Amino acid sequence: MNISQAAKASGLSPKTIRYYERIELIGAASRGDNGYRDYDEEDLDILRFVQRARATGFSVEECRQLLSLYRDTERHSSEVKVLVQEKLERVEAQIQELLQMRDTLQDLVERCPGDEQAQCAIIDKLAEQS
Amino acid sequence: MNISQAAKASGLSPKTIRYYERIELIGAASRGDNGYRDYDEEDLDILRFVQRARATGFSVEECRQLLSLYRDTERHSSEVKVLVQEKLERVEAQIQELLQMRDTLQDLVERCPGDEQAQCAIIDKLAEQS
DNA sequence: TTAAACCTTCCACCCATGGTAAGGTCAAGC
DNA sequence: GCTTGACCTTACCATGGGTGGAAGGTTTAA
Repeated sequence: MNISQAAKASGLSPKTIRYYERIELIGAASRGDNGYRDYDEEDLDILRFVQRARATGFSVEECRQLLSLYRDTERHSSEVKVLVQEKLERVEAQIQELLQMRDTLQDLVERCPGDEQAQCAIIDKLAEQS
Repeated sequence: MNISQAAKASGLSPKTIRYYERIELIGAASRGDNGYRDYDEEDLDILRFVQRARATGFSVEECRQLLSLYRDTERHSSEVKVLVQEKLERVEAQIQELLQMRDTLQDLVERCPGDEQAQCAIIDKLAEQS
């Protein structure tokens, strides 16, 4: 199976697959006589796993850890759970930051008249010659 | 006023100020006889404006637009308002994405036993040999 | 005088790709 | 057998928003 077929089957782009190989997130694919990469079903499982993990929001480095747990049949589910809980905490922190930002922006929008005058609460607030 | 003083007074780092100058977000600072950058109060106003806009969550490119409105005494506050409303929409979309991610992660965490068993709903979900 | 603490420019790095170039290969149609 | 187009390969540049460090000049305080 060529890289573009593997790409279609996994939902990743060929570029991304080569990149993942280069940074050793995934193992080097075997090559045909022509030097083309060749993928089998086992490779596809890995590619799909990474695609789903990325789509779920895990970074490439987080995927590296998840992959190593995926491959480790001796793993404890508690290790996986800790990883995902920590990720969840980071996501929640990020949400809080964005909510804070949204409130600030909403406040600015509400206080700006939005007319033909140059006088503008948003600009004033950011300039704040205090 | 040296760059490190301007940095302290604005809340930006000297590196960041030089970077902003390089990408022409801010104008080139005047130089002393020794080649050192020299900042006055007017420069500081700009630096503080950018610092506050960045801290509020605007990207550098958005800051560029805000700065041009800041400098334009003929501006209409409606132009500023539109800019900030669009930003607000982008932030809200980002929040929705993260909330979706949080729900997925929460679901995964809840379904993982978190014990010494290798069997793990998180890994299974990501592997999903369907 | 000497050391520390500045300043300058420039180059490299982070993340997760996308774009593009230059060149090799393969499958189909003529 | 030849051409065309769609693949494949590697390699380098760009993104955003800076940070870190090297190499070298300046200033300041002891």
